[in-house]
Amino acid sequence: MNTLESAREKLVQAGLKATQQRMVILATVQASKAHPSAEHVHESVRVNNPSISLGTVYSTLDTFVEKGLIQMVLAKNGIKRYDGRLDNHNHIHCVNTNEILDFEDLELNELVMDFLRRKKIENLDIRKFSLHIQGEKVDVKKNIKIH
Amino acid sequence: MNTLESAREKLVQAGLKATQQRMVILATVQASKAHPSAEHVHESVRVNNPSISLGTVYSTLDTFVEKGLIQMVLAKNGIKRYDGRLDNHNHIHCVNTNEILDFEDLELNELVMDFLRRKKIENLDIRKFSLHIQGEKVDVKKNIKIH
DNA sequence: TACTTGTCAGGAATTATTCTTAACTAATAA
DNA sequence: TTATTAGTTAAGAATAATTCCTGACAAGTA
Repeated sequence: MNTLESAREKLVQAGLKATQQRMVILATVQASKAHPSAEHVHESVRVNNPSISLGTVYSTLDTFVEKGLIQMVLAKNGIKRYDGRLDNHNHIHCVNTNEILDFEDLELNELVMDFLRRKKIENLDIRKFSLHIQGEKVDVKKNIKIH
Repeated sequence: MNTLESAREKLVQAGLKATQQRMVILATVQASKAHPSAEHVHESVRVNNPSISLGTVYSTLDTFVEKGLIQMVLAKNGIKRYDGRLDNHNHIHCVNTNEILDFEDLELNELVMDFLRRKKIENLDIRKFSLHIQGEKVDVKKNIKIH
């Protein structure tokens, strides 16, 4: 199925007008596994849509996060990066390569949710949680693999 | 015991010259529970040491993080904040007030460490991990309490 | 049609952070 | 002591990510 069409549906569902810019930006973020920054998204969309401005990319990403269409992740240098995945998942931050990897694990989620249920936190409405694992790639050329 | 003197000791132990600026900045971060930003640290130290420049605060905090004397935490707006606590602990980020709270829990640490031991992650040297809990204060005027 | 609202490109403005430079300090060597 | 060196700092300029502003345009409505 066409990713642009799927983006259109999601936009409409979220109550947003499905403009060309929005469809392209949403499809780009959702297709990427690299947790791109706004700048990076701009570079990507520019290839086929050279008129989309950086400002539009910024404000559109903002809107998407607000509407819950994508998530924002912070790199350790403070730069905002975006994640098309919406499920509760965790991230591995690689100190030497600045990579951010998704790390999904149902068991871990259960573990933490169970913990948080027991540990009553008063006066706080928990929205989400995620485990941030910070580490260093042993071999920079190889990928990180989770078993 | 004098916090400045304790700061001096830590600086020397870390192999850094114990200058007035460094002592004051280290003592300030370690005394604060608010996870101050560089700007905020600058405001604090200025009160008694008006000549310390913002640039010095930035580079000194950098040095401290590098030497492991303090930790850096990112607020959800991407601003760098600093934490005098060195033990493995977690953070609660309050979306509506921008507060960052420490959240230490040995049981949780054990839980996660145990999990990570079982889950082999290949080609990654884990440096640290922390659980980020994002939520909204129910009553903004009251504190968050953990039981 | 006229009116309203929302969206966008382009560029200016802002802000956290880093960089540069020259002055200063402390430690060491002559 | 004086000279030398390396390290530290204040001040302000420069940078880079992000936000703001404005006028043009588009779509939807009466």
